[in-house]
Amino acid sequence: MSRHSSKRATLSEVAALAGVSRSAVSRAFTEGASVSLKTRSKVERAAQELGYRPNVLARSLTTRKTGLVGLVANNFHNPIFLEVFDLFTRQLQTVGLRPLIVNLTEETDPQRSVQLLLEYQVDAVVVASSTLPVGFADSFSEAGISVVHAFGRPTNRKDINVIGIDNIEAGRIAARRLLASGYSDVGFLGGPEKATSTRDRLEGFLDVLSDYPKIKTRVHFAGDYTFEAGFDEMASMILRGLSQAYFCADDVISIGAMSALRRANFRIPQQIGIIGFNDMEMAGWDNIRLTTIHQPLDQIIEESVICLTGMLTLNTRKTYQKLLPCHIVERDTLPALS
Amino acid sequence: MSRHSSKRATLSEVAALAGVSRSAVSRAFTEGASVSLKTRSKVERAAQELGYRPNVLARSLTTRKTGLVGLVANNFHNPIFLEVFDLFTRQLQTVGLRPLIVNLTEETDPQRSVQLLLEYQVDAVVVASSTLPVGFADSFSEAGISVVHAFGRPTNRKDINVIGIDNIEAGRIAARRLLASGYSDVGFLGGPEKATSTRDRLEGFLDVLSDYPKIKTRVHFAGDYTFEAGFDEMASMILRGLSQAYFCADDVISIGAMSALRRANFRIPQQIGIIGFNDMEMAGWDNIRLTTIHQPLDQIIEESVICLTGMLTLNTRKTYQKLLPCHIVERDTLPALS
DNA sequence: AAGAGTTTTGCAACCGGTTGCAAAATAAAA
DNA sequence: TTTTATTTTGCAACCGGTTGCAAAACTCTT
Repeated sequence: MSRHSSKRATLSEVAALAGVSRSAVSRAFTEGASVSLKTRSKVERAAQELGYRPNVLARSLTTRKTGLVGLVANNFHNPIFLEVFDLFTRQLQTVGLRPLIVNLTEETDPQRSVQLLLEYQVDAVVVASSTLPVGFADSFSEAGISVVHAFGRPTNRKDINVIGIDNIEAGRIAARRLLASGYSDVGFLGGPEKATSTRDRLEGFLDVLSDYPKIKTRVHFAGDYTFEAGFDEMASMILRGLSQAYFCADDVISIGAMSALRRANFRIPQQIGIIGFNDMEMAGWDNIRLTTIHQPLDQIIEESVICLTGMLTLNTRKTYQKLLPCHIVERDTLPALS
Repeated sequence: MSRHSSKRATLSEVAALAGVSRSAVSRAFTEGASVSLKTRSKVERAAQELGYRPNVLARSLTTRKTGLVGLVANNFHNPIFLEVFDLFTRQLQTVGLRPLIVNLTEETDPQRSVQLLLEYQVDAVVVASSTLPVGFADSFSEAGISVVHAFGRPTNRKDINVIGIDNIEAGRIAARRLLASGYSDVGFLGGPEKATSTRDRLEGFLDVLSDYPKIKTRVHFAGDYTFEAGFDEMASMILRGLSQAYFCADDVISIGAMSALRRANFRIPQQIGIIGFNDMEMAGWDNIRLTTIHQPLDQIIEESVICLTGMLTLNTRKTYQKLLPCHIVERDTLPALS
């Protein structure tokens, strides 16, 4: 029952009220410290009385652990990221870490964000984005801060952790699936041409197709991972002639593309087949039912947080790279396999 | 050009290198403090050399400003919230505040979250949710921390700020719009029956309709603000008999409901009209084109942040309530007005 | 009851900054 | 040049905690 309203109680006040030293109070609030039952209860009573809560930031000064983790993201428009945030914030909460969100937009200078996170003494940084902003890894590893690159791609660097999927393999999976449906003319519709995720998915896609020279293959890029970009690009593709089926490197792009197709009176999957990527929640909605490649979000994030806590508790420099498997979830935008 | 790698430089080290006192360094990094050009540049050179960045948390100890703002939300499934996060994080960034996200799920104890935010000495709290968790307002105002309730409803309390919309008026707007289309049998499809947002929208809706006793009115509630809930509820409504048009108290619910209708071969808007609420990005997608009530997200959030900074700089206790106007955006799920 | 071993306690220094105040340095006025 | 007003500087105390260390208070033996 706290009584003192406007000002928060401090360690010293509790110590005074409890009639013990400041160290005693500190110890009473520290897991596994040496305190007798008697003093502990005296302290607890006093703390209760004053509504005392230790100041984590002051504590961090000596312990050098803030419990803050930078969570850097640059895509606040793809619905998949809401799921990502949900999972990350929850997972972090359960292990006692607090996310400090950084929204990397075009305007914000990545280096400025780095400074910011350093100023706040984050214990670690997780970057949730397929591409790592330039200089991030260097700045953080120079400062001795672990970075986990969720949704990243493997790298030679020994100073960052990567937890993601094998986008190249995902491209192969998509290609094989289209082959299985017997298409002889297939297309790839990526996101921005320079995005590594798009590039990798394309690479795998073409890798498989290159073994089938008779199959015609077209490659297109939407300017962005958005509905409009998918819609627009497909609209212009319609005018220039279509393949029989497309692998769209993102669900939102898929939906945009399908929308353009339906508007031009193409039937899916009877006339044009579509396979997407991500398996965001919406892909399963009854009015969409997109056949797509499932990216194991929850596993990626769970592993990321495990990796993070590992780094922090073991305080090791040894990093970790892990790619998790993807799989197709069959719905209604490709013909069913026999 | 920082050189010392693993350990971060401190104020004292900079002072030593620059050959000045620690206070001088501190002042050099404090806006508007009294430092001569000469020392300032000496300090800057040294800081540069060591890659020094002040420790914001240590600073907060004396300044009593952490620059941290609790951002509490409980809805990580409605796509509208991705927009909310995007806007909030950006707006806060521009005024130099950092959001500390709290994901309030069913499992998490609200009081625990409060403690957490207090321990981190947040300067203020913004709750982005239509309903304020019980005890929040009390706990924070007791601790002397401003809370801004974005998307909240007006209240008599004098200790919290509310920036939102008038949900009752929004309900009226929806009702009037349906009347304007000449329907004689209309329905309301809300979210959870106990959600104040749903309740208020319903109240306004019925308020208008009560003046038209000849118009049949039905009221239904989806269990949740989700696609499935909307779909399921509409599916069961289809079996029990339909009105001519519905006001769905959320876009996602609308989309679920429309999906159920289309699946049962109803044509929208020819046979059944739908008006939604929120005007989330997706509502404008070509394959949806939902007529809906626009909630001015960006204004709400902008105002919230302004309110916040006001509270912090003026350090006033005077709170503020503001309701912003909504308007209909006409698309394709209601017949066009002449 | 004294001695040895163990646990608990408080002191004091420290974490990385800020700030009131008086002294030192500089600029302006006489 | 001296006097006075103004700016800049460093000292030392403080913000709210933690922690190594030695002394104090307990146990347990013998």
